[in-house]
Amino acid sequence: MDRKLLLLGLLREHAMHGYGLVEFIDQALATCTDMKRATAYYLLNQMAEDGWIVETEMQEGNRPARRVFNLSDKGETIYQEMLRENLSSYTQPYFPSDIGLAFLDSLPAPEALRLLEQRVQGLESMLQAVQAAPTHPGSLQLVIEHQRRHLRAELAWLEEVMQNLV
Amino acid sequence: MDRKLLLLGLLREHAMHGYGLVEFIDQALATCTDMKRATAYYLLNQMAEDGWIVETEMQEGNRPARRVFNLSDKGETIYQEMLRENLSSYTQPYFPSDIGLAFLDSLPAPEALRLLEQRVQGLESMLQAVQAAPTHPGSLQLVIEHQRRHLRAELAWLEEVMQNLV
DNA sequence: GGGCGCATGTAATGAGTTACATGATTGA
DNA sequence: TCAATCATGTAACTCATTACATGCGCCC
Repeated sequence: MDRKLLLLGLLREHAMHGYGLVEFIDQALATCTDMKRATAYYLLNQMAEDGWIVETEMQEGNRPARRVFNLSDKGETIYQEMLRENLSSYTQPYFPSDIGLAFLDSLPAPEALRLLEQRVQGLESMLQAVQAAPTHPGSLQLVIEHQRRHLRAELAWLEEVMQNLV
Repeated sequence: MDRKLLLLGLLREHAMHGYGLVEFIDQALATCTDMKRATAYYLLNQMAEDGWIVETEMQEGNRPARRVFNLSDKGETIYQEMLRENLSSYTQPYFPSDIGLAFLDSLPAPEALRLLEQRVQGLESMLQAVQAAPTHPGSLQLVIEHQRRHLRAELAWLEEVMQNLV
């Protein structure tokens, strides 16, 4: 349900339509998260049906009308609840990349090193993408900053793992 | 598909039955990952059908037979491929807990601090659980060690975020 | 004899993605 | 005129989970 919190939080700042939301997430938060168009429309429709958000059709010319969404009072209440719930606890992330590490010793050390070297390169380019990301106002920037920290910690950890292989 | 890699990797070390696999994951890797019984059985059945693993019925008395699995040659090949694929790249984890941070400034600072204090406590108890986890032979231990590092980094980051709120 | 642990399985559901489909506008 | 962008929607599918169901063996 954290994706609903994300949508509510963004809509709370500006009323937006589905396409615009996805576009914003894609370019502003691309390094941290993603949300597919179909998912956003689905969640928005659901929240509209549940009365968390209200929709205003904005017709411009003859093109498909924009469905611009605003938080309702109910939506605001739920936003407040979800935000507090999210902030007060920590959801353990899942690291699929750890599974390979678990079986690292089933490979000869030189090959393991070579593969991890590739992983390091991937991490470095992710880090560069994050560094290059535009800054955002207020606490939205925390998400980017956290990602940057995380990637740096992962690099440091990998270097250590590789040291122990030599 | 990383869960299949996990199952293959464990089966490669010892032949095991579904129940035993889940039990092992539950107690040895509980702090890092989980796999529900239904999921394990589903994946095992699928891999058996695809010929990655072969099953031997081990009847003991009159109780439901253990279906003990071994890697086939095909399974071994696929394991090698999946392992290399996993090790050579980094899959960006998703941090649901960042979504709250993104909207931190929509709360008054004292309340935000109080909520984050709770999050810190949750993190600390996760960290304690990891510290207390039994050690494993070989590179399996890397998964635990990584989790420990990660949790410590998260704590440090949170402290910093909280400093900036004061 | 009653409850717990061992051992499996299936049906329903949820969450999200892919892929497909539509149609207007804008700019090269 | 042709491609790209804007804007929406839906059907099919995958992956994983929850909840339910079965039945033996063991120990108190």
